[in-house]
Order: sequence, then structure tokens, then C-alpha cells
Amino acid sequence: MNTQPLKPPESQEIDQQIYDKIYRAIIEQRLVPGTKLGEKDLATTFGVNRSRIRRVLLLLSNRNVVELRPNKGAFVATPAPQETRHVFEARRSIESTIVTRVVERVTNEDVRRLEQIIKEEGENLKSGNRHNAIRLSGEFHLVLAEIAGNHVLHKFLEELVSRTSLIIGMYGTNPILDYSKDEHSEIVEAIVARDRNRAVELMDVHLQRIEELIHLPDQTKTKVDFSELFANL
Amino acid sequence: MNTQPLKPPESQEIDQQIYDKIYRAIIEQRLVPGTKLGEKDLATTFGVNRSRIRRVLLLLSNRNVVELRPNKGAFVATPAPQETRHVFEARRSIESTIVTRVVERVTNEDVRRLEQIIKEEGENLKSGNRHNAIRLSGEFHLVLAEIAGNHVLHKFLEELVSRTSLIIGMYGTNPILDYSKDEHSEIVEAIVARDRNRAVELMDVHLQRIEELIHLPDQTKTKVDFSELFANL
DNA sequence: CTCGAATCAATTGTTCACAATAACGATATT
DNA sequence: AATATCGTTATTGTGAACAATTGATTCGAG
Repeated sequence: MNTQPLKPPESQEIDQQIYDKIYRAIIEQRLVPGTKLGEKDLATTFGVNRSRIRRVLLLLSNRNVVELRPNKGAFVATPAPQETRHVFEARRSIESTIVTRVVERVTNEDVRRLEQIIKEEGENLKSGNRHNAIRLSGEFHLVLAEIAGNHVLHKFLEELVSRTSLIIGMYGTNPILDYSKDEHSEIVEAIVARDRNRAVELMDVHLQRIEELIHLPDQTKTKVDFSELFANL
Repeated sequence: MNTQPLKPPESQEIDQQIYDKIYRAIIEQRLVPGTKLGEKDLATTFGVNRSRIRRVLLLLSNRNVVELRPNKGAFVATPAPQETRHVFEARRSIESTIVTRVVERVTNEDVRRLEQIIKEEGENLKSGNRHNAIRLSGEFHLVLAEIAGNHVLHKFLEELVSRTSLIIGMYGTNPILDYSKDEHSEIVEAIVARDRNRAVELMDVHLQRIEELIHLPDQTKTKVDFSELFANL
């Protein structure tokens, strides 16, 4: 299958491959928030020049997956607790539109694809393969965006899903994934039934439930403002 | 006012300034879609190294404001006609949420700010300063996003507004700007009256009207698929 | 022993020269 | 006259050397 000519990969494609690998490692939580991403290390492991890595890290930071601290290097992003509200509000806004379009456009083939993902979600969860389970639970939402047929919303949701994954990695509680599979099933049911209102409502509730299971850190511990604290001492 | 120490600007800030200047020139339609952005030219005009320009152009392309064609260089993005639907659907989705939040949170100070923008819109339109009028009509929407207080949605809308500007630059018809000022006024009225439904509806209609005034090119002329055309000849 | 300064190693950031590619134009060929 | 071929020039892309910054360690003074 297409062995002989083997055109040399375009420079852009190499970048994309490296980008995807780092991106995936992060959203699968193989790389936890705060992990340092040294340029030299990455360059040697991917067998490329350092400048290529820098370019990829710049783009990842532009999508809030990586944090670039000047003169310190790149780190897996550590989203602030306050971002949670914003990310989930944005998701509810965008995914409500997506679900609406999906109900209008979905084909039998699409439904099969969604059900396949849900099935794999269950399998990976049961077998304890958390990395795959996490990725698949995000994948479900992204496939919906694909079916909706709006590239712009798809791209936005991609960013939101990855940020959600980081937030869960930092503040998430365990059972978040446990219910996802069933809730995804319900959503697909409503879609198949062409019940727009129910599908949108279920998606909304689904996202709300996840947000509620995020355990924001105790403000008293983390958000100490020293300048104010020591002002009168 | 803070003249003496004059700390040397951080490297990141220089990048940001250059980014902003190019970005602004594009959304104000001083640089029309398709214009070539030569690295050397930009580097000399901004008095910086070429690598800095490359970095900025990479980020601009990542936001769909600039198009990077390999080995050819950077060009002001030329959005495809099909993108129009996607961009406007995304805008309606996001801005409906934004308006909802604004109705809940708006202060008198905010209202004054919005009215100021609308006033300037009118002035610049009347005096024929199209560049400023364009920027301000986008600014109105971005200030709403600010008032809504959601950084994520604000960032998304920033990208959508700039893409809208490019689309209008390519396919827009003249009277698009003429009604904007009045429609913005109506929206603010509804916001002040805390009438959520009306505000959302007005925003929706406003965006729909703009989309309708975009004159997509005649498919018969542009979208000639030669491979299909000559298949049986 | 504690604190602080100085040195050193490692990493990030910048610059610049060179390689690769595309664009252009002139000349040659049919 | 239209097209092809070749060489020249200009522009983009890459890599490696160099500079700057961080932070870790050592050493010495109090």
C-alpha cells in the first residue's frame, strides 16, 4: 500500500506530527499539569532541531495547552480555578449549537460512529485504561462537532476539550468519567429520535454535572495575596 | 509620568506590539486579503530581526488572519466563501451567550462605554473614515464580550470578528456598515432595559442581516473543478 | 552554622550565515 | 509566435554558533 514513491514529508507535516504527539500526551494526562517540557529533551526524543520544537511549543501555548514562562521554558499548562467557569460556559454555548445541527444532519453512519466510541469508552473504563477513556470521552464531543459540519466550532471545541482535560487533571474528582458513558448514550438516543430540545438539554446537564464534580481548591489556602495581607503589619 | 527608569521592553511585548499592528491593519482593511506580507519588508519597517517577524506571522496564521503558503510566504488571509456560514453560525452561538451575561452584569459605566463607541461609529461613518468605522463596529461586539466577563468567549469572538472583517473585505457589499450603528443602539437599549430575550433576538437579527449582505461570488465562475469538467472529454 | 557573594553548569533566547525553493527573464528551439 | 530551457535573483526555511538568563553549588566571612 503506497510503499514505493514515499515522498519526503513536508516540513509542516513534521511539525504537525510533533504537535499532535505532545498534544495527545497532555490531554490523555500522560503529562500532568506543571510538567516541564525541556526543549533539548524534546528535540532529541523527536530527532529534530530545537527550533522546530520551539515553534511547536509556541503554537501549543497559543492554544493554552502549554504555558510559556519567559527564560524558564515550557510547561504543561496549569489552568487557574477561575477558568473552569469560563471554559464550561463556553462549552455549553457552543455544544448546544452543535447538538442542534447534529439533530438536523445526523446520518445512520454517524450514529454508528458515535455508538462505537461509547462502546470503547466503556471497555477502556472497565479495563482500567484511563488514558484511553479520557481521550475517548473528549472524542465523543469532537465527533459531534464534526457531524455538525462547522469547522470553526469544531476548532473551538477542540481547544475547550483539551482545557477541560487539564482542569480535570488538576481539580477533577474520580467519578467524573464513570457517568460520562451513560450520559453520552442518552444524548445519542435523543439525537436518533430527532428530539432537539431533549438532546440539547441532556448535553447541558451533562456538562453541568462534570463542572460540579470539579473540586476547586480551598481559596483560603491558595489565593493568599501577600501584598494585602502584610499591608498593615 | 514614569519617564525615568524606562525598563527595556520584554521580548514578548515587542512581539505583541508587532502582532497588534499587523492585526489591526488587516481588520481595518488597510491590508486587503491576498496581500503578500514579505518577511524582509516587515522586518525592516519594524526595525527587528526577521525571525521575530516569522514568529508573529506564525501566530497570526494560527488565528486565520494570515495564510502561510509553504515556500511562498505569508499573505493576508483570503477566506473561502463557505467559511461565511460557519463563522456567522459560531458568532450567533457565542454572542447569544454573551448578550445574556451582559444583561445580567452590565453597569452604568459599561453602558456609557458602549454608547461612546456607537457615537464614534456614527462620526467616523459620517466623515467617511471607513477604517475606523470598521474597527469600531467590531469593537462594539468585543466590548460586550468583555462586559460578559468570560475571557474564553472573548478570545474566540476576537478571532471571529477579525474573520468577519476579512470576509466583508472580500465579499461585502457597501451598506453593511450603514445600519450597524442603529442596530447596535437598539441592542444597548434592550440591555439597559434588562430585556434578555429582546437583546438576544436583536443581536441574532443583526448578525443575520450582515450575513445576508455578503455577496458570495457566483459559483459558476469561481468553483470550476477541472478534473470533473474534463472527465468525459 | 548562617548568610551572602561568586562561580559554574544548564537551558533558553537571538542572531546570522547558509541551503532550498520559487519567481523572473533572457535566450534558444520548434 | 509560442513554448522550453537555463541561469540569475530574491525570498523563504534551517541549523548551528553565540549571548543571556536562571538556579545550583561552592566558598568564605561573620
